Amino acid sequence: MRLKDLAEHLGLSQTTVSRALNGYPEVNEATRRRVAAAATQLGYRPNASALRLATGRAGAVGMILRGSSEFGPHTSEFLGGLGGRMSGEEIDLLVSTVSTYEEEVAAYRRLAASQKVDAVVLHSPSLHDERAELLLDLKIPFVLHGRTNIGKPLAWLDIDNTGALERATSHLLDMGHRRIALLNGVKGRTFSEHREIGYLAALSARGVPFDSALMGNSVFTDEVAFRLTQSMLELRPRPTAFLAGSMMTALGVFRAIRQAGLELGTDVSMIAHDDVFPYLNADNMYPTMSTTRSSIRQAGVRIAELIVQLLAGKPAEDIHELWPVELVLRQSSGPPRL
Amino acid sequence: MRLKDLAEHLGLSQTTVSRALNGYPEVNEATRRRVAAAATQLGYRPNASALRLATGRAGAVGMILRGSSEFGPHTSEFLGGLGGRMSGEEIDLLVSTVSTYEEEVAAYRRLAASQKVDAVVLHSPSLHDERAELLLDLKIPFVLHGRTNIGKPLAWLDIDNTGALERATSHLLDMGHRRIALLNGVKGRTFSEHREIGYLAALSARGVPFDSALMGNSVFTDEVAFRLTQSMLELRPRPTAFLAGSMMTALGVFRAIRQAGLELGTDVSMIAHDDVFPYLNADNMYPTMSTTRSSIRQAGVRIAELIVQLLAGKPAEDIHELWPVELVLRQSSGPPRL
DNA sequence: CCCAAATTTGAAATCGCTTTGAATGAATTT
DNA sequence: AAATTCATTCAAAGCGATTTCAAATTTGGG
Repeated sequence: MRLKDLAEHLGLSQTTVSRALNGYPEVNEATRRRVAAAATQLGYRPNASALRLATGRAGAVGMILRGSSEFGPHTSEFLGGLGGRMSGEEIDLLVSTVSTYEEEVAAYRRLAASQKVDAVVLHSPSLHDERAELLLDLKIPFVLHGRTNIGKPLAWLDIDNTGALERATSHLLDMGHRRIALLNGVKGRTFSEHREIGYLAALSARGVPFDSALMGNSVFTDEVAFRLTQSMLELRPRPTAFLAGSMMTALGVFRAIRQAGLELGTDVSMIAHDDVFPYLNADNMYPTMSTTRSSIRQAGVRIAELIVQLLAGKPAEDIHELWPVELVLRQSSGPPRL
Repeated sequence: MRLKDLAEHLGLSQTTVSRALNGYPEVNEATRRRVAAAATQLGYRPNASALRLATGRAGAVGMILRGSSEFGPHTSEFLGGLGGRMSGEEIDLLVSTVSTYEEEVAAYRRLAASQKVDAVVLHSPSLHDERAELLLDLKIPFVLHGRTNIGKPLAWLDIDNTGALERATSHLLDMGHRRIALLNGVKGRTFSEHREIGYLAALSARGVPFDSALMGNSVFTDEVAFRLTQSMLELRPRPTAFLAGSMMTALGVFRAIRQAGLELGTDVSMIAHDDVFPYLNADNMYPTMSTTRSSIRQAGVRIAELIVQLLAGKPAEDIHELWPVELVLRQSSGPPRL
């Protein structure tokens, strides 16, 4: 069913039908209704490629994911929020996976040259992210999930990682903890660096010296966290509290604590960062988990909205959002055992 | 940079340039090289929409995900495999999220009518899946991840869930377990039913009666598994072994076992189904986890290949793959404590 | 050296839509 | 009643590729 067929069926020109369907004012209200009725009845939908070619809009936003390592639960939650909101705008989500940085660059160039997308979502940036520069060069609109400093204005949405870690660390210090371990994300990522800043700021505000043996940088997996925690628990004096970078990390830390014959919440404390996974609820853990919380899905939803604004012409330098992070105290954190 | 520009730059017609780039035989080898060189140098890439309109091929496959509930770790692993392989074929992945069945149906109709995709991947089918019938009606090619019985031939790839559960259950029975709990997926899904069949077959082969209190149907999340296991552990006589539907489930079961003061691998056994998540390795758990294993990522990769075959004209009825599932015994399963 | 065949190139049609600019007819002014 | 406006409608020109069909150029055989 093409526009032409629909037009012939109605005894109208393609022009009129097209206008009727797209809500142009210069079409008679009666014909508009007639057209709309026929369209739904016959199940007419414009051919996407033709529409895109004619309008110049791709009707899609792209997101490039780096290989298996990054396609974890965080990404899927984020994508869920982004895609859900996007579909309300009739915008598709084009997902590509790459395994190397070179491939990623090539993928962006391809997207730009073939005009497959109107915008992209850039995520997991480093402090000085070259991909952001590339996208500016390629003149392809984008919203960054996170922050980077490349000296040029760009649209971003981030959570206050520094503030979150500062509050969490301060809270533990206030309860008397002095040996606080930080299981942070991989080195170089902005969010990891920001968290480290918050952690260090809290320590130095109380005059507690930093011990590099208490800091680990790694991906957020159960497994790595388990091993890191295991070795940290062998230190003497042993850490009395852990700051876990994600709920996956928290699971690993938890296992290591149990394996060491210790009890979470009394022998050892933990505050984990919770991205709010529907299938891993801090409230339903045992003991319930103290967290710094910020829904990554909501971030996806909001970024979809920001993209719409960006495409509508809002200047990138006016699109900045820094979300506060809640500190939710539950059973897994308490004063250190003396 | 349009084809026209490139052609003018080279002093050739669009026709020749197009042919040169697309490997048609009737173009001089020297010009072909000249065109290719200019194209890479100037970074020319055909406009995706124009190309699609002209060829009638969408260059994309779609996948529709049901809301947050389904956008879990399984999906992201699968997508990683699918997308990775697909990008090698210059095929994009269009991901949509919906929250209700009605929305899903509407989404498929939209995809079909607007011709946004050349094929779709259907997943998590029920025993008699109406979506499969819809897709056949809409004449939109698809490969099913899983199986369904609608009396018509269709392309599918599935793992041998029945065989996996039969072997796992039999193994536990052979070691002397008589009270074996099954934490299965949601009722109605083909894979859940197949697993149940395998479980029941093993029981009845040994003349062990089925106890419905030992079977739970739910989504595969840590949390739900925790609660189900908790209540099952209160039964008397208590189950001595658990069959967990996924690694997420296994984490919940594990927590409940520990909380009950029991030890996994000695007091209680467990065999979990492992979809091979890179961030949750059965070998690195403590104790290491016995599993029925099949990589969901590999399934994604393979389905990408099957789609390519399907689009190349291979009949759907010739595209069937049933993958065996490995039983990997580790520390979490052993004879029951007497 | 000529003519037919093979090789190589190009002009124009096509894909299905949007949008410009013109045309039609009715309604309103003068 | 003629002149203007206004409200509707339509024919045709894009959008940027592929592809059909025809033309121009080489090549090869006699």
